[in-house]
Amino acid sequence: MTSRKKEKYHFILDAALKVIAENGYHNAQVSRIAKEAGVADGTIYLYFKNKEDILISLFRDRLGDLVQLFHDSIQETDSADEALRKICEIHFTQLETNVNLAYVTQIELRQSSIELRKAIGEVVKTYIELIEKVLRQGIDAGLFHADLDVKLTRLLVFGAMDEVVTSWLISGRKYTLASQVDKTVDFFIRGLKA
Amino acid sequence: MTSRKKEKYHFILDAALKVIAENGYHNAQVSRIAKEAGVADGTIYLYFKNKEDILISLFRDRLGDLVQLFHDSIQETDSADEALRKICEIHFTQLETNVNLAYVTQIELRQSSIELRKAIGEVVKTYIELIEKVLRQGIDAGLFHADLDVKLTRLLVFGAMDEVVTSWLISGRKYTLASQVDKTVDFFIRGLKA
Amino acid sequence: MTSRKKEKYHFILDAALKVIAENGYHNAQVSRIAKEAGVADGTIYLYFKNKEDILISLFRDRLGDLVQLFHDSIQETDSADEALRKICEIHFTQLETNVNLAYVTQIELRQSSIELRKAIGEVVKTYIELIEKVLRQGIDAGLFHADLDVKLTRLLVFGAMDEVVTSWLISGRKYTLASQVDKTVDFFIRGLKA
Amino acid sequence: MTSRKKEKYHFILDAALKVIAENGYHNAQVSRIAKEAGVADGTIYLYFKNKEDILISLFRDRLGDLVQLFHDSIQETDSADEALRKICEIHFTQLETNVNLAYVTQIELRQSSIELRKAIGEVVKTYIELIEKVLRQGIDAGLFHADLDVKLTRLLVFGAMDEVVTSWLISGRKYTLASQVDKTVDFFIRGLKA
DNA sequence: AATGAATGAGATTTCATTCAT
DNA sequence: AATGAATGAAATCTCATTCAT
Repeated sequence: MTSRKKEKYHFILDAALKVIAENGYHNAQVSRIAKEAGVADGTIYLYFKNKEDILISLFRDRLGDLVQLFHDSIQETDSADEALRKICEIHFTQLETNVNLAYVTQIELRQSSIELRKAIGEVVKTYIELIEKVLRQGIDAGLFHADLDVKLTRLLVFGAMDEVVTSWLISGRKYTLASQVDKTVDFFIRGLKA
Repeated sequence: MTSRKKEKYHFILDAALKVIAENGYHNAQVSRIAKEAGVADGTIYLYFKNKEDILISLFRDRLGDLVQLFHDSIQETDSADEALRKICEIHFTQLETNVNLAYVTQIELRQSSIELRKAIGEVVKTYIELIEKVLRQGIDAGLFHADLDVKLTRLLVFGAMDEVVTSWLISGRKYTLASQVDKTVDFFIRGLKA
Repeated sequence: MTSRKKEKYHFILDAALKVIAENGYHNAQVSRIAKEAGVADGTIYLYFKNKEDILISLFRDRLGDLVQLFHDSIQETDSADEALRKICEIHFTQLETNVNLAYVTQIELRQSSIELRKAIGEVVKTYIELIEKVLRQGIDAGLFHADLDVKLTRLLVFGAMDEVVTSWLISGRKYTLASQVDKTVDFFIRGLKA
Repeated sequence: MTSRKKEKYHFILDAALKVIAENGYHNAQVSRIAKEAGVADGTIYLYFKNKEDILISLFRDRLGDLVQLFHDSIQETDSADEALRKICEIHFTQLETNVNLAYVTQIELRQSSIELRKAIGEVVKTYIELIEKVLRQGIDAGLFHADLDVKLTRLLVFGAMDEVVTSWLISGRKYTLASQVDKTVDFFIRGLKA
């Protein structure tokens, strides 16, 4: 893709994010996204295979960045518990900073169907595997319980954080997510400690 | 309602559950549900206001029963940790027993919108408040950490269990949910202990 | 028909008149009429062939009475101009007295279809022929223009009165119809005079 | 609108007029109109908000032209009685020339409801006000009766003409409307003369 | 590369009528 | 005679996608 093309590609993703966040998934018509992006309806199809492809791309693009952030951040940490804290901190603060993204990923895109949810699943899987990796490190370092079921625990950790974010959104964001990091991680650490 | 009417009402809900589970939410046309229930399309509308009303009723009816189960069960327990174990056990085994219900509530009905999601929200809220109640009991009994944030922790507990069920379904139910109860509850208890 | 049957027959017609007047033709469902009449839906079909038959019967029954009134009244008059005045007076005052009937015949029933409109046409035809008869009497008595086209003029007279009633209804009945009789008849008489 | 768009807009209105005239209001499905217009069903909705909007537009478009004709024609007349004659002549000959239009406006569109009837009411009101204007001119010129009630008389005149047209249609158009103009106007003039 | 007018499949819901009780 | 639960046909409108320009 030329840089011009790249530009329009991102315009469309930005537009999709905004339109879905503002109007909800069921009112995010392709024509609306096109209008918001400042292109013709047909132009969308020069960059994306179909509507679902927009959403999948949006998800991959934005959450991919996020997962990369996780990877980068835990490189810099020494201990598993610090890594876990870092993960939770990024998870919460990034979504708090990008409310549209939070809203779209936690609420709206879950209404979508098969293909998209597979794509979501894949991105989430990467993230969950990252959590698993940290858990293993913690066990290996003797920090976490030796007979922890990592396949299960990674779900418990992810599910717990995911629910906190969703609940925060639904409640109308009356408090900060950042303020929930310490208490959340403390609960995890205690649950995991050797 | 006469008993005959009640009967048909439940036939339709049963049919809806089966059709959604088998065909997915977006292929659960009213006519399909009617056919499965053995009634005419129009008959549906003698029992339900509209399509969404079927789903809301389905949710209320089936999950309401479940929440009642939770309430009843923890009456019989003495300690908060036993209550928590009971909750997780019922949560997992009930959904394991009713796979269609699990599939529909965890995967399919989340695609629906506004009214239904409000209804889902209300049932889930009742459940989450039940968890909170157990947490408070544990704190009062000196069993759980005194400075636990119950509003946060109830989300962590619910979110963790919810994710385990969803993941089990998506994975194709290759293991039993019942086998995950102990490990899950142990994680919670350790995280909560005073 | 027994007297009991007759009674229920008229209950249903009364109910139909009321329901149409209050809810409009398109919201006058058979079930609503049945409820208003205090009978079951199915009972309607013991007295009427179908929905249209209710409306036709309603029209025949009520407007038939009216046409009879016209006939009776002009028997008592000596001159054609007096007969014409009488006709207009009855036309206006009867509909002013029975607003529901006026509303239903002038506004609502005109929305109906073929069969009903044929029936309306027949009743109206009787009335128009009555007007024609009066016109002929006037001509024969040397009171009205000798070369009047009676087939045309009866329409002019009926159409003019009909429009006055409809307009009065649509305007919200802000004035009395009775007050329009003299001016209306004067216009006719001048137009007809030899 | 480009000229191409305008063209299709009028194709659809033409089709609607034809379909309603041939099949009656209740059998004038959107799909039938679309087929007659040679466009896809969905295309209709690029030009009209909904089905009622087609009918309202049809009425406004066609009857608006007619009312304009009335306005133009009476500009050229000197006396009120000539103006009245011109109005009746146009009224009768235009509808005689456009039988479909006559049929649709006199018979079919009166079956429709609320919005459409409001729109009809507005167009008719303009016409009735035009008649009133002519009546006033006649009074001012000393041609018509000084104490004429113009608000009433305009209805008598319009109602009379309207009934003649409707009756002519229902009768199966066995005579010409044009042949009724003189006799109709003579009746009016005699009724109005000072 | 870009446009945007045109396409057309597809599903919910209403309500007059029936018929077993 | 009366009931009223059940029937099922039928039509509007939306919106993702295409393709001629």
